[in-house]
Amino acid sequence: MDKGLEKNITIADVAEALGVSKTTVSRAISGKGRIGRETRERVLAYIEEHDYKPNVIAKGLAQSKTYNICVVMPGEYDVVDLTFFQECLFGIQEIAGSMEYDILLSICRKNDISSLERIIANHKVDGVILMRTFVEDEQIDFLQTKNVPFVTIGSTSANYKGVIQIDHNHKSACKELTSIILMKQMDKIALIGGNEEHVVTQSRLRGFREAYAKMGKTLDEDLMFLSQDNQVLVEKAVKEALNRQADCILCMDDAVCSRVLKTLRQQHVKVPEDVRVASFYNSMVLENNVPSITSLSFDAKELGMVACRTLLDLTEGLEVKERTLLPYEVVLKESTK
Amino acid sequence: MDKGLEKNITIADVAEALGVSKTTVSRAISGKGRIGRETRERVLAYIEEHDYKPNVIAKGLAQSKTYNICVVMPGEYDVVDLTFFQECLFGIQEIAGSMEYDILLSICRKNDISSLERIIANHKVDGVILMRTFVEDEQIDFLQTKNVPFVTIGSTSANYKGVIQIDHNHKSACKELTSIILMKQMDKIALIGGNEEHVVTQSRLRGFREAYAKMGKTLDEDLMFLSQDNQVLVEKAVKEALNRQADCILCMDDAVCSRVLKTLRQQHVKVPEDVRVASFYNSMVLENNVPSITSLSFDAKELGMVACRTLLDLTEGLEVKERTLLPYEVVLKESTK
DNA sequence: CTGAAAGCGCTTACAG
DNA sequence: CTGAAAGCGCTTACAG
Repeated sequence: MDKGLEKNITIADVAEALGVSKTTVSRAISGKGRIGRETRERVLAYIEEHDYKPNVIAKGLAQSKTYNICVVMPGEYDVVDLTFFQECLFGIQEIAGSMEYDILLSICRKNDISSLERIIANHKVDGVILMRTFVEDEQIDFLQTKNVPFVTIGSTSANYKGVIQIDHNHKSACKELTSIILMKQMDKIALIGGNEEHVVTQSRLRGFREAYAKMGKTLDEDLMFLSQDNQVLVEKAVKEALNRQADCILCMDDAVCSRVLKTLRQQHVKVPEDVRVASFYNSMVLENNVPSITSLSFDAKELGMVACRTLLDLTEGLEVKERTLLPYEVVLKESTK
Repeated sequence: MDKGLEKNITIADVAEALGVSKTTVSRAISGKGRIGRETRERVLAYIEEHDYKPNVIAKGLAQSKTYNICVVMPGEYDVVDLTFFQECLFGIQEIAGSMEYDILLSICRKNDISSLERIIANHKVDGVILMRTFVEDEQIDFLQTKNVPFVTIGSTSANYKGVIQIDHNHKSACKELTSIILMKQMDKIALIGGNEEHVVTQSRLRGFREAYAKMGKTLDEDLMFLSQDNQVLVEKAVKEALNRQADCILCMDDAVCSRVLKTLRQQHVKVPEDVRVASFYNSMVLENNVPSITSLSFDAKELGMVACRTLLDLTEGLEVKERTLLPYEVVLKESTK
């Protein structure tokens, strides 16, 4: 029946050993409240020597805090999304750890947020980071009615007011990449796109359209293939695009892009000789492709770091910006030569 | 300065509202201790109606438990590993959630386990699941000296005694796949292999060798390329293997396999016409490859579920098996036709 | 500058 | 069957 965990030394033990009160020990550790320099140093020395670590749980209970944040990860995903989430997590963990916070993981499917609900009901966290949002988002509804501090990675639909969002500037990025391609005299651009329920898809689409407007060109709606979210649909779209003589295929994300490339390979269509290809996202999956793929470049870890820092500020009651947009790079490679 | 979280209803509130003691309320909820049926039902009804949820943190403090488990995820990984970790996580979360436990995530690099150390020092979890182990493993050393209950996903080196391990039967699986290939009259098998510091690599190697022994064939050490853990090394190994007329390339994991396939593509070597290919692991990355790749098939989610269940038993002081081996399948596809 | 005491929201012997 | 009280390990007014 032994739990295995050693009986731990508590604040009472060090107080007794030093002949001071628990209050004093607590003050020495937290640095709050007046305390004599000498006393504080004695306490600190003892703590150091005996390797005392405060019980964060108890501390949290006394302060009505948990020193945990929840990050919710989508339960449905494409392989290529995974590296993005992972990178974000690295960033979040780096900041959280440095502030003595830990990460509670919640996996939520679009129609099942029970894991998140339980965590909130159980008072296990001080705030939440949403790694993906939908145009209609149950998670946001829930968190807002429960009044839980949260931030989203990626932008949220305009339906939601007052949501703190940390995102890359997808619209500008897509606009810039599209513009560059248009400038290269590829006029027949086929756009093959991801899940329209993801807010980011909308931003990308907007950037794409704005590029056309800016360049004074009109886009061919027959070359727009949205919501092609599986291999079969992508294959059909690619064939259709080729039939219509598209000279460039723009992929709205890397899941789409890897499917497009696969289809082209099967069809023995050469990139960039027969058709150019570019992606509105960047990922490790495409990193090693032959030929290398023109794409945007975003720093997902940075996104995680900023999101975490913002959430922590928020839980402390600090003022935070509603929308933070991080920069991007356009990376031109062989696939659009 | 508003924390945002509503003031929550506590056990004291419901006790007062019902004119009973906190003890009684507590008993009604936990089901422990004697309590009148009618009283219990009154309490339960009130709780239900007012949507009272016990504060798990406080409960944990009183019981010296946290209702959290830590899962440590490797900080260095190949893209193809990610789906494995993700699947495991799904399994872990499913079981943990059903037992009202949550997952605290720790990301550890081989030489930096500070995140895990902090979580343990802070008493934040009741036990730990290690998602990857090394032949020399700091994490295990640490957890053992701290006397923290833990289980590993994957086997651990024989250097460590008494470690609870949940694994697929890699050795048998590799032995079986290798045997099948040998039976198909491919005698010149090139083995291109992953990180030798991972315990699983050793198991795979053993299975490979045993297959040769069983079939009464001698293996060609010149066709064994171990620790080829980047694109450059894999390329060299593939070329060397082709030079030596290998008729099948066996990849020790999918990271290697995707690199091998890439190299073969670049060299315009056809699979399976010019050389056969098979992998000692299965992943979503290879799922869509053309041609389809012969590989082993393991259920990572199941692994996570069993690991979590075992850890929970362990923290409760129940007897658990030191080593649990889950079954596998051999999936023959076009690449070894 | 320091300490006794109450409190965070639960559980659990102990007594009745 | 039920309750008063002590305890889990901290923090924090309040008083001195």
